[in-house]
Amino acid sequence: MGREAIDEQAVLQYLSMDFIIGYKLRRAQLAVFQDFIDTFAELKLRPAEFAVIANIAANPGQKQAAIAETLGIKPANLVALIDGLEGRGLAERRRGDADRRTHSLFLTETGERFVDEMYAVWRGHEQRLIERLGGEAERDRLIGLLDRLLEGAVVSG
Amino acid sequence: MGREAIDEQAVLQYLSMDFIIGYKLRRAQLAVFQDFIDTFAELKLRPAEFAVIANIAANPGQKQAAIAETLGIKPANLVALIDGLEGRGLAERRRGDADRRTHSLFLTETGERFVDEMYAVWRGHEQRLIERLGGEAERDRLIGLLDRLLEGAVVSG
DNA sequence: TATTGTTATACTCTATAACTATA
DNA sequence: TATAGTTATAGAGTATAACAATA
Repeated sequence: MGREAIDEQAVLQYLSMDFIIGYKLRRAQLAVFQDFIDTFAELKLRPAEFAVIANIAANPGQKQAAIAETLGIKPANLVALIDGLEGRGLAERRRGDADRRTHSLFLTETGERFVDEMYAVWRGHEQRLIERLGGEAERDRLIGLLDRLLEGAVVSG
Repeated sequence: MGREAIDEQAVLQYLSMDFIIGYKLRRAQLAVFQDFIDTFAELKLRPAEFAVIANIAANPGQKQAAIAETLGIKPANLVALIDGLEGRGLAERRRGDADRRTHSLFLTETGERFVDEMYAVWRGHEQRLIERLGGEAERDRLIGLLDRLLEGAVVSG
C-alpha cells in the first residue's frame, strides 16, 4: 500500500504534464519558432531556409548531401528548399567538376548581402530569447542541457 | 572597420549554428520525441494521444474545448484524436446535461487500466532522459529554463 | 445571434520509392 | 552496380471556413 501511494503521487505528478520533458520541450520550441517566424516575416524566411543559408555561408561549396546530413533533413526535401533560394537569387548550384553528379552550393552576391540583413534581424530575435532566459549564462546553460539530450540520443539510420 | 570585424565574428559564431537557441531546441525536441515514439511503439501511442489521455485522467469530465486550450491544439484537430481513443475503447464522450452542445470526456475502465500501463512505460522514457541530463536537479533546471521561454512568449490569439 | 463540436480542406513538414545521370 | 540529386507521392500535424445542433 505504501508502494501504491507512491505510484499514485507519481501519476498525479506526471498527469499535470508540468514535469514532462518532451512536452515542455515541444511547447518551448513552438513558442521560439513562432517568434522566429514573426521576426522573419518581413524577410519571408522560414527556419529551414535560414538554416540552409547559414550553412552555405559557413561552408561555401558544400554538396547538398552534406547540408542535408548536417541539418538532419532528407536530401529529397532539400531540393524544393534550394529551388526556392535559387529562384530568389540568393543561392546557386554549381555542377561538380570532378564528379558531375554533385551540386555544390554557393551564395550569390545578392545572397551575401542578404546574409548581412538576415543576421541583423536574427540578432534581435536571439537577444529577445536571451532576455527571456535571464542572460547569456542562462542561455549557455540551456544549450548545454539540450546538447546532453542530443548526445545521448540514439542516432537513427 | 573595427565594427565590421566584430560583426564578422558574430556572423561566424551564429553561422556555426551551435549557439542558436531555436535550432538546438528543435533538434533536442525531435530526439526526445523519437525516443518517445520508439518507447511507445508497443502501446501504439503517439505524443498527442498520450497528452490527451493524461489530461482526461487528470481532469475527468473536461470538455473538448478545454483540453484543446490546455494542449494548445485546435478543437477541430482534437476530433480525430478522440475518435481514435474512443474507437480503441480507452475514452468516451458524454453529452453535457446542462449544455447539450458540449462533450465531456472520461476514461473507460479499459482506459483506466491503460493509464497504469502507460505510466509504467512513460517512467522508463523519462528516466532515460533524466539520466542523459545528469540527474533530477538538471531536469528541474531545464524545465525552469523552458518555462522562462514560455512565459515570455507572446500569446497568439 | 453566438458557441460547441464537427466536417471539409489546404498547407507545411517529413519519409520512402523509383527515376536520371553520372560514376 | 552504386551514388547524387531529383521526382512523385503519401502520411503526419496544423490552420481556417462553413455547417448542424444547441444556447
